[in-house]
Amino acid sequence: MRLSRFFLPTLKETPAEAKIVSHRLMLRAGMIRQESAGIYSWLPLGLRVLKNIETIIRDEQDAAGAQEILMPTIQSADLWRESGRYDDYGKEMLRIEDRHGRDLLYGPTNEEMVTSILRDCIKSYKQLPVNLYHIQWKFRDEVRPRFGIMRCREFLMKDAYSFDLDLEGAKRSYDNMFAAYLRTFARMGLKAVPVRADPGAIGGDMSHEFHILAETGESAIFYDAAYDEMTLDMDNPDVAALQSIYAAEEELHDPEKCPVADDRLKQARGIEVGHIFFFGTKYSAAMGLVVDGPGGERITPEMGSYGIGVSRLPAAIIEASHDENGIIWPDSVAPFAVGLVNLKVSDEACVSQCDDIYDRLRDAGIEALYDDRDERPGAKFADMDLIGLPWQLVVGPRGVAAGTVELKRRAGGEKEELSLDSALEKLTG
RNA sequence: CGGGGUGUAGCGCAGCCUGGUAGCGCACCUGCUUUGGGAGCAGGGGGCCGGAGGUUCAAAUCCUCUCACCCCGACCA
Repeated sequence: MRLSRFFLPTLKETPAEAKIVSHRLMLRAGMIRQESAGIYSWLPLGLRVLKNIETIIRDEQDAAGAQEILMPTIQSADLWRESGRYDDYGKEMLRIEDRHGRDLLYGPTNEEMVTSILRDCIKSYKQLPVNLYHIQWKFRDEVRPRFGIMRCREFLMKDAYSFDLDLEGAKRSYDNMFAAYLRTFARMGLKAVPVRADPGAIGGDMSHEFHILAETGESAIFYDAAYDEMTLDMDNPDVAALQSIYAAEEELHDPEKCPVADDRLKQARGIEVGHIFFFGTKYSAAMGLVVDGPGGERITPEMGSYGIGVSRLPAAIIEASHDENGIIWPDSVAPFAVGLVNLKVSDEACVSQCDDIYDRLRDAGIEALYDDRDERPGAKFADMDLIGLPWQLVVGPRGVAAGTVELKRRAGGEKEELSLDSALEKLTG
């Protein structure tokens, strides 16, 4: 993509309303625009990141055996009356009335709907277990949206729902998603700490939140230093070992009963990017989802649900990965792999070399953002650092004369003067 | 939902107290000079001052109402 034609409204100054670094950088980098309190448009650069994140999530959900569906954003109130939540949910639910006076709502979550799908479509124990997920926009009318995309009213969420015949099956489904979450966040360059969360009415130990550690995190979490010391095999993470390590959010942390010694107990702030929990037959029973068992008995499936805050992740990643100059994208979610910087567009040699590099990168399957604008070098470097592409390939008259290009790694800032071929080799791996 | 605050050009702000018909920086457009870390000079475009009432010869400025947004707290993924 040529930057001269790419819709990238970067800002030199920080908008006044943005208080935390991810919000500031997302606005300055031209990723998002606020439309209303807690409601945002995603501009091309931001949307690319969001889609890369979605792709990783989708990959790992599919690999874990979950199947993608797509449920609507607008739901019928009748469905929620079946579970009793239409009255319980309160003002966070955005209620809508259609022209016929029927009550609708903008879905804050989808337990009722997915349960009704299963109720209508499966009859036999042979059709279980099943895990269905979708990636869809949700709306929760937060009292006070804040922190940009981190706590907004309209947000993109991946939510999966598992259905099993019994508790053992549900536990397998739960651990399966637990492992998938570890892989998912690891692929985004994030270290996610699974902390025990409030299991709600069901009880037990099957509710975990996944937190990214960051100073601006909204939750205080406490965890055993053993977590930092353990190395995980992502191909086959030891879920049981991980679940046995103490980690709890503030509300569940009782200093009197904490099993971890003081000098081993770590306190940190976390951004909640995932939440998984088991809730038994709460919805299946309320909504009459039953299947016939092998002996003709009626079985009410055990359910769990598994959320990831998709639209929150770009902000969480930025909180965890930035410096004073801007964003530092992990390779796996970067909007472009490489920023190709032509320092002097009035110089024919620079232009032809850049055009050539751009073609060769494209042929090698590498997406580059090619800064072909007639701007001064300083502005180009500043924008590149701001938007945080993992690599910067800089072509200027000096290098062209010497037969070299400069390759800079955004993360560490290391720069190398290389021949074009070795630079390309380094990028194409 | 309680408390506090802010709305003036795309962004950041001044002007308001003390009414006289809108200004600065950045960005944008044109020209010239510049060109390896957000250039210089000159010229130019863009705002019914959040909205509605009111006071006044005259309102960005004073009064009333309203809407939006932000911050702190409580709540929540």
